[in-house]
Amino acid sequence: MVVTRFAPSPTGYLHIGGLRTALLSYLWARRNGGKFLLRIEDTDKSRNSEEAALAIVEAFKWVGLEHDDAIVYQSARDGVYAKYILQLLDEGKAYKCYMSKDELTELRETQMANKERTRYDGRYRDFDGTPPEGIDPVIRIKAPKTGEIVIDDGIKGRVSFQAEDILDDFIIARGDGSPTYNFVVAIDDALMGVTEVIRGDDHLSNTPKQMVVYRALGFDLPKFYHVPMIHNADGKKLSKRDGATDVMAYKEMGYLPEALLNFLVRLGWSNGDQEIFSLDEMLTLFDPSSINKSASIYNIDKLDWLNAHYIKNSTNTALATLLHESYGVNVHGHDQKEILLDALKERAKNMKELAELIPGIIEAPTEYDEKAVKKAFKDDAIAVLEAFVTKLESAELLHLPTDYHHQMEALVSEMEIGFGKIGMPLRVALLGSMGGPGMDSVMAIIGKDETIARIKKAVETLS
RNA sequence: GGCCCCAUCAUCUAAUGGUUAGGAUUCAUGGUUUUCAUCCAUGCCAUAGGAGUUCAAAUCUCCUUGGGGUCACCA
Repeated sequence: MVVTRFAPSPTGYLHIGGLRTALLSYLWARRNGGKFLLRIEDTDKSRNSEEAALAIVEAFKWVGLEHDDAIVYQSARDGVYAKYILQLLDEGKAYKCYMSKDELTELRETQMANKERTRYDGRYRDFDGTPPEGIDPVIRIKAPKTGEIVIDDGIKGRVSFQAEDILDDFIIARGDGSPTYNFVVAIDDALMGVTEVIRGDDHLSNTPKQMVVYRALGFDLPKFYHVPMIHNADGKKLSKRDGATDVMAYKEMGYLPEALLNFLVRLGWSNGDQEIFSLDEMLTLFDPSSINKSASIYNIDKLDWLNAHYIKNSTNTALATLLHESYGVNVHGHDQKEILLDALKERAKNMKELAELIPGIIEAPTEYDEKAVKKAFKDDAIAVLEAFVTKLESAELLHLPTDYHHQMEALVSEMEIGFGKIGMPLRVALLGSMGGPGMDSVMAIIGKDETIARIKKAVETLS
C-alpha cells in the first residue's frame, strides 16, 4: 500500500508551499488507494502545537484535503524516541558526548579559521574514561566516515554524496534528552509505514542523515520524491515577506479552493497542454515521477485567471451560498439570484470582487459620475429616457432580460435612433456611471418599478 | 566558502536524437458589446555560453557562467 504523509512544523498556519507538497502527497496516496497521513513536528515544546494543528486542519478542510487516521503529534511520542535512543546506545551505534556548547563553538571557530568544513571531531566516539562533571551529555549517532551515500530520488534521479563531505556524528538527543529532527523524522516515517516521502527539495541534504538513522535502526527506506521549491519573483525561496503565504489568506482574498489547487498542481507538473484540472482529473493523472526538476516562480496572474475561470463556471447556487457564508451578501429570490449572478460572475476575478459588485446593482445610485453624465447626457437624452419610461409603464409581463431588451429595441426603432442613445443615458440613470452589465439584465434584476423610479430620479436630478 | 540541486518565451510549461521549438498566463492590437468586463482573433517573446558525440542535439557528455538549497543541542 502507498502511504504518504504531510509533516509540517507548527508555524501557526499552513504555508502555500506546504499545501502544494500536501496536495501532491494526497493525490498520490488517493490515486493508489493508499493513505495520506498528517504529522505535526512539534518537538520544540515552546510553541503551541495544538493551535497550529487546528490551523492546518482548518486549511485542509477549506481546500478539501482529508488526511487518514489520527494526527500524530511528535510531542506526544517522547517514549518512543527514548526507546530507540536506548537501543542504539546499547548496540553501540550511538554514544554520549560530553562536549560543552562552548567547546563545540570553539571547535567550529578553529575549523572556520583553517577554512575547514565545520564538523564534530568524534572525540567521544570511543570514549571510555571518566566523564567530566556537570555536563548533561548529548547523544550522537555513529555515522559512516567514508563511503558513498546514494539517494534514488523519484524526481531528481540518482543523487550521490560522499560521507566525508557531509556527515559527522550528529546529535540525536539534546542535553535535556529531547530528540532532534533528523532522528524523529526517520523513526516516525518508518513507524507510520510511510512508503513514499514527498517533500520540498530543501530536505534533500537532510536525507543522508535520515538514512543513517534508518540503517542504524534496521528500517526499510521509503521512496523519496524531492519536489523543487516555489520561488518568489526574485528567485528566492518563498517567505513570509512575500505576502500571501498563509493558505487561509487566499480564502479572504476571494480565491476558490479549486483554483488554488489547480494552480499549485501545475507548478512543476503538467499533462500535455492541459491547464484546467478538476480534483478528479488530478487524481487520475498525477504522478510524482513526472514532476519537473527545477524550481518554479510563483506568479499570481495565472492564479487570477484560473480563479476567474472557476467563478464563471460555478453554479449560481454555489456562488450564492459562498456569498452568504463568507461575505454576508444575500441575493434575494430565484430570479435575482440567477440573473444577477449570471451577469456578474463573468466580470469578477475573485469572490470578494463579486461580493462588492452586487450592491452596485441592487442599490440605487446616490450620485452620478460627472464624466459619465457629460458623455451620456447630451442632445435629447432626457427626452429619450422619458419616452422609455412611458413605454415601460404601458408594457406588461416584463420579466427576463430579453423582455427589457425588446422594449429597448422597440424604442430605438420608433424614435429612429442608435442603441447608444438610450443605452448610455439609461446606464447612468440606473447605475450612476458607465461600466457594468447589460442594461437589459440590470432592469430584469431590479424590476420594472425600481427601473422607472431610478430613471425618473435621474431625469429630475440631471435635467 | 564546502556539499548538493537546477537551467526552453517576462511567468507556468510541452517537445523523452529529426517540429517553421507547441500551449497557457501576462502584454499589445483588432473584433464583439450601449459601456466596462467576458469572449473571439491576431501579434510580440525562449532552448544561458562554449566545446565535443552524431548524418542529425533543446534533448547525450564535458567545461564555463548564472541561479537556488543546505551546512545548529531549529524543524
